[in-house]
Amino acid sequence: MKNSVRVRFAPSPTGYLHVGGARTALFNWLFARHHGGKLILRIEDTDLSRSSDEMVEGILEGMRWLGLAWDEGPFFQSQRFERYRVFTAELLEKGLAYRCFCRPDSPAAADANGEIPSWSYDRRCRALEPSEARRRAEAGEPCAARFRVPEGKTAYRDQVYGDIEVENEQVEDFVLLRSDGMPTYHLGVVVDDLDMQITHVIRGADHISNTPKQVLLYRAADKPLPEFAHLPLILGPDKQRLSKRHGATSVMAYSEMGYLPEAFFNFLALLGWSPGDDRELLSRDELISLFSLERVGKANAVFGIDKLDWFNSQYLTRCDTATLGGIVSRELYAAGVWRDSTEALPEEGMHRTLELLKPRARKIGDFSGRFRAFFTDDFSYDEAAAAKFLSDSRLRGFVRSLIERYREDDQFTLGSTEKHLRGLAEREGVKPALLMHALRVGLTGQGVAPGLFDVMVTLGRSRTLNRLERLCSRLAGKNGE
RNA sequence: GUCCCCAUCGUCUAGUCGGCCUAGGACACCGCGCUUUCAAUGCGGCAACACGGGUUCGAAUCCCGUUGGGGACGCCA
Repeated sequence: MKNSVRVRFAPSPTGYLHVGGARTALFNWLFARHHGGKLILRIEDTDLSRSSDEMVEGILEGMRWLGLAWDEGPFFQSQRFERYRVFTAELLEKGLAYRCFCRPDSPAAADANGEIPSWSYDRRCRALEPSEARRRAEAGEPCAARFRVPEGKTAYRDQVYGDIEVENEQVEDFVLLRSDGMPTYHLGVVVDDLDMQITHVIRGADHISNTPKQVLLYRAADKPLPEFAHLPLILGPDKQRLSKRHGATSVMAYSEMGYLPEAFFNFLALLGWSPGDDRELLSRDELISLFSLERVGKANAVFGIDKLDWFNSQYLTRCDTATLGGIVSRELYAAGVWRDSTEALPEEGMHRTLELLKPRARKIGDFSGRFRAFFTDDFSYDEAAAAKFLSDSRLRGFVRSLIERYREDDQFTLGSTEKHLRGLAEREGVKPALLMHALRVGLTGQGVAPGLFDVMVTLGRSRTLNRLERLCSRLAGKNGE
């Protein structure tokens, strides 16, 4: 089995698994599975200060949630320093790299308010006599190792973007090993990809400009290049790079909001890739067999939450009650009322409610908001929405009579509440629909909610009464009574 | 600023190396139907080849330029 595909996902643990990282991981995973290859997980934690175990765990958690299992690793760069040192020593030996004694921050820092940081290392240490430089280094003078960028141009073929070429003059003599002995990103990536026999480097397009440096390193090491494939970036609605500013940026935040991993997975797969036909709702297996780098697009994609919501609703209406119950219970636990509500209802009633909610759950946002309104008392009454259906005074009259009725009624079931409501509306010559709309808004504070009777029964008699009374007094207050 | 990349409906995109595109699908939005319950569902509608030059019998598809957007320019990754 030679030439088998080996790809890697190599996040740096400086933050949780974010949307862009997840998409990169996802594409790598799909590619590996499609080709029956391996996905290696590598943690690029060479930046001592910015990395933490907590972040590593956060990334693993995100990957597990999405169901992206890796085959090898996680490997940590922080445990491979010796490899980087040896690699660099060889380049130093061959004169392909040189020691630099400049202070880490000498010419650059200046650019205070200038938004355009631009300077390139002036290569002043390039001319140092190797033996002299070595002597100084051995004498204890701190120094970094820089790559000696040759003349000419550097080109590589990208599986997505095609041929990319740059003049080497545009590439500075980048640092390989910092003065504290830590490897830089470029060094780590190349050494690791080589050691781990990575065949395809699939990563974000923000690395396109970095790739020539790495290509130069492969050449210096006299090793063949892996295939490179850069993925278009995912942007926020304002076409700017996705950031906290755009709301949730961590994958797990979506889990907490109630998005199903299958939905998120499906949505992400279609960001920057498409099967080529009109299919959108695709299972993992379908995605695996359909995926190919040729079909990855080049233009950056905006992360549109509306479409994600749609995918979520599609999966939500298809998922089983247990899964749905899991989501619901999270919400209810958060509201601290789960136990309360289950006790209030016979088990079958609860299940029935969940069943009924299933096809109606559209956006998870509404969905969870709905439940909050259901089981807690901090719902807010949307007067404008209710007024669309019935005038306040009219509505108040109904609410009054409902309260009276329910005070006596100990039979609070789906059938009886519906029967009663319809009867009431008819006697008063009002379309039942109007009353039901108005009550839905009044009871849940939501414009979109499950069926009214489900709401009432699920709330239970006392809660319903409670809310009806509050609604009534609001209406009264409004009429200045 | 320098270099690299990108450019089809508001958004995700299809458009296999020019003709079958009077540009297709999905989300969102609007309308209608179904349900004497919003939603969901069904049907329909609105809506794009950034601009300007070429090349060609013929260009969304090829070339050049302009504009716009993104990325990279660290002893961050």
